[in-house]
Amino acid sequence: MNFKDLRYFQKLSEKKSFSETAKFFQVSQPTITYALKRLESEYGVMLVERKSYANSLQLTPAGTQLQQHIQRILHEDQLISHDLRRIKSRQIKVGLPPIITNYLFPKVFSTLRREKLLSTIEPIVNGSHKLEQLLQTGQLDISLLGSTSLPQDPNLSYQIIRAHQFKLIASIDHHFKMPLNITDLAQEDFILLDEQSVHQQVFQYFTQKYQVVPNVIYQTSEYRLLLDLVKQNQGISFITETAILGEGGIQQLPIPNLQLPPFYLLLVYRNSSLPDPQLQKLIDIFSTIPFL
Amino acid sequence: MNFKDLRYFQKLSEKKSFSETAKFFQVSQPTITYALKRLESEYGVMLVERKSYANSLQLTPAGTQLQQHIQRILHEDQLISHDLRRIKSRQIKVGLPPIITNYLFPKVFSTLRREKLLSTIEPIVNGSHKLEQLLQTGQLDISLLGSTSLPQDPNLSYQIIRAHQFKLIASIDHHFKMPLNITDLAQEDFILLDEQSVHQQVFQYFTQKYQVVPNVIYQTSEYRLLLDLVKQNQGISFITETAILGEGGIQQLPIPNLQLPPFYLLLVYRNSSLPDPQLQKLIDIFSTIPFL
DNA sequence: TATAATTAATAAATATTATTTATAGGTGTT
DNA sequence: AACACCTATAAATAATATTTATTAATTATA
Repeated sequence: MNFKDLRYFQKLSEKKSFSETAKFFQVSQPTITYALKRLESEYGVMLVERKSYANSLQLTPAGTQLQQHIQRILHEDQLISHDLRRIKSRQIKVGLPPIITNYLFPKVFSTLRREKLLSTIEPIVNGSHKLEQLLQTGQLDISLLGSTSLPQDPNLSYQIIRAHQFKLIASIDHHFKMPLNITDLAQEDFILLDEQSVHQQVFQYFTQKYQVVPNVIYQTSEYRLLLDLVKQNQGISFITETAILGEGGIQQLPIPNLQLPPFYLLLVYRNSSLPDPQLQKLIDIFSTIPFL
Repeated sequence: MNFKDLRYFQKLSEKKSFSETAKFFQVSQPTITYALKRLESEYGVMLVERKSYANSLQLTPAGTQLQQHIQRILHEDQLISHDLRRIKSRQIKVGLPPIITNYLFPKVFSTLRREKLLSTIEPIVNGSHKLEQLLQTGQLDISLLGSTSLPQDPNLSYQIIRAHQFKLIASIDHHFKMPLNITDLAQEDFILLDEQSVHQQVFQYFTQKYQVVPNVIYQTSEYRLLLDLVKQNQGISFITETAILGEGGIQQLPIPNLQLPPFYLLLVYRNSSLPDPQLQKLIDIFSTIPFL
């Protein structure tokens, strides 16, 4: 069997046309016919129903079955390319969500420097959601992620680095009469992280659960901007404590009996990429970050 | 890229010898050399360290990495063969553990007959543990399984058909003074299912948890034999209720506060084999067994 | 230490396999 | 009925894999 034939078949079952498939691969039409013939004779089953006119092509059950397996094989083939490219270039593509990176990186910087790993890290800065996708397709080798749940993908391994909490925050210049009540929040202006972030979903969950209708005046993807606006007392906000630990000018609002999901700081990587000793070292360093 | 090259590489990394690998595939030695060269030039990385003498061959990290992916690809390739053979032959290999089969089969027999599925079923009778293995390697298409836990393999889907309980049983001729106590069981002779069965583990868990040291006089893999011996009052036993529902001559021993795991009757199948409509129908029938 | 035995790499020849070109035979559309 | 569009087939050609024959390197052993 032949990878080319698999690719041809995959495209054929997508395009449902021999000639279109041929055009796609810039080969002649009989190439596709013969490729299919090879597959069919190898397995001794018809894979597509041919009726020799436009858009009539349909996969047989056997074809559908094969198609599913091909999908996996070609995915694995992609991962080979990504993994070997990483090992060859000695560059590790590391997914870095801003909030988590700014919190964790200072804690490992000197270790990374000592181990001469700084130059091997190719940073890919993006939101956790996007980063997880890139990880699955092999476009990332490893990623820090912020998440309220643990990865379910069986191809991904992970380490929990911290379990943080979501906080309501305000400028220290903003004075409240304590004890604060959840219903008091309806009076406040909110500045939030936008829809690219998990924060949005958790905030929605929170407002629905506690029946608060908040006044959201501004949303941004830049958490530093958000913190600055909060410090200026333009509004209050809702964010993981990760973002504000060691941050001046901001107060946390203690609200009794507030039930929220945790915010995990995770180190996630494909378990099939473990043989790389460089990557291994990086995992070790990140998964043993000192509590400081 | 080429499946042959992958197979050559896999064997090479196992045998650590070009000439041995060549011998294995009945090809000449340069064939293997060239296959490796193709892979190395395709990915632009050295895959093995050559020191051009015996047993010195070692995979580079890149080679180890590739090897892992190859493993998966070739496994998937095996599944293709199995799945297409099934669809072609219109024969579904069904794993059947005796106890569960005898309990469930009568409930679906007439439906299977009506749907003309009886002849498409190729029964593979074996213990649940073995059957799960066969399922993973693609040697089975679908299986009934008895288990105290739910399958974790991400490639397997399952339906819970029943959640049964483990029971202590005895002949109806065996008289006890009620209420029975767990410690009373130390006085009794036990006939048990042997190590091929989950029963063994659960029974051990049970004896340890409740600090009973039972007198096991006989073990067998044949549960019908076990039931007959119990009926003859040769000893008491420990078995899922699945085995004794509708069975005369046997009493269940009610023991207060007995905490045991459930015994799930499961229908398990590879989720990649769903496109087969025959198999689909079979799943439907088994997953909607009437409560009777 | 020379020599035989074993291993892998290379070059050139050969065998095998994939692809193209040219063409024929369907099927729906106008 | 003529046309446009599709897929299949045969034969020729191109590309690729494998073999044969040989060399170079390494170890075992006499």
